[in-house]
Amino acid sequence: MHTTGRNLPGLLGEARRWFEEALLRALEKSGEVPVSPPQVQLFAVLDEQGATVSELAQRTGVTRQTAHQAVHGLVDAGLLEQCPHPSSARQRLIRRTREGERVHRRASSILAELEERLAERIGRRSVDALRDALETPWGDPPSVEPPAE
Amino acid sequence: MHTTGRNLPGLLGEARRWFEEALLRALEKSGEVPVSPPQVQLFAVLDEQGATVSELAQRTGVTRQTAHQAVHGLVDAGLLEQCPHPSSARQRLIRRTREGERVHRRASSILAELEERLAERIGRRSVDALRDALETPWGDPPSVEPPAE
DNA sequence: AGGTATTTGTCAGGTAGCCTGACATAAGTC
DNA sequence: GACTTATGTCAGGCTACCTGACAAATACCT
Repeated sequence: MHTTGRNLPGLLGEARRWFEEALLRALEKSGEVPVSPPQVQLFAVLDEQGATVSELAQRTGVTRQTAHQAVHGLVDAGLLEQCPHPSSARQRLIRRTREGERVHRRASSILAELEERLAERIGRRSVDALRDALETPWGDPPSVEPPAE
Repeated sequence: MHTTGRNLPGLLGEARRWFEEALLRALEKSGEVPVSPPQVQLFAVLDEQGATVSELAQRTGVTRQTAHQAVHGLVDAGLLEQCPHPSSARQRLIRRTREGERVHRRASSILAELEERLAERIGRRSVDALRDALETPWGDPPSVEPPAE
């Protein structure tokens, strides 16, 4: 079943789905509160010191409104909390709750485990090469001119 | 702006978006009939000899119904056609029209161009290593047990 | 042959994620 | 103090995807 056909975006998408599905499934199986894919992504880009909704929107590449609703869901789930921002009253700082910390650690360890599984199949070297290639700052997509027929 | 934070699925998604956005943008700029992301993906997994809707659904990892509507859109756009299947009357063979062939060649050349741009930045070796790592048959996501706390 | 189960394509309806538009509130700027 | 900007939030709409249902063609099984 040669799913896509050797084109890079297809392969990238397939690999991403492999990780994401396994992660969601493992979290669900370990009895955690259910989270959606966009919530996971938002959760992943939040660091220790917290961030505002606008920052999170930028990091995940969606609008503030979209980020807002993902945050809202995670707050309802008890994984995030909004506290007043120390330096400005019009911002609210989004941080993980204690429960959120726990789930975050668990998710990280699942991801590490998955990477280990991958290394068993294609070799540690290949996994490192994969990381290396992917860690280039992608930036905005370039503008290419296709050959005029 | 460290968009995600070094986790593999995030990096994979970012890379994929880079390709896809550039492709869509280039197609649009060269005046082709507008196509949506899912349509592009479906278009990409269709080979020369054609396929049925069910096959396409399997390859893209969506349901028949979803694949059906993507096909429908591409038929309306004049890029695909449905012909009676030679071996069975309950199947319909989906193939590219002549116009579809043209667009497909153009898309392929844009993708090649993008890969070239990438090679200029991270080196041909890295791009090859990326392909290599991604071409592993991913299969179904594994079931992992996170360490109990 | 004939009846039943399966496969395939299709339609209808619903849900989720993302978007744009609009607006209130809080800061900075003159 | 008036004006502009930034941030958070609500409302409405679009698109991709899903499940459920069904007709038609085929395969299977006595």
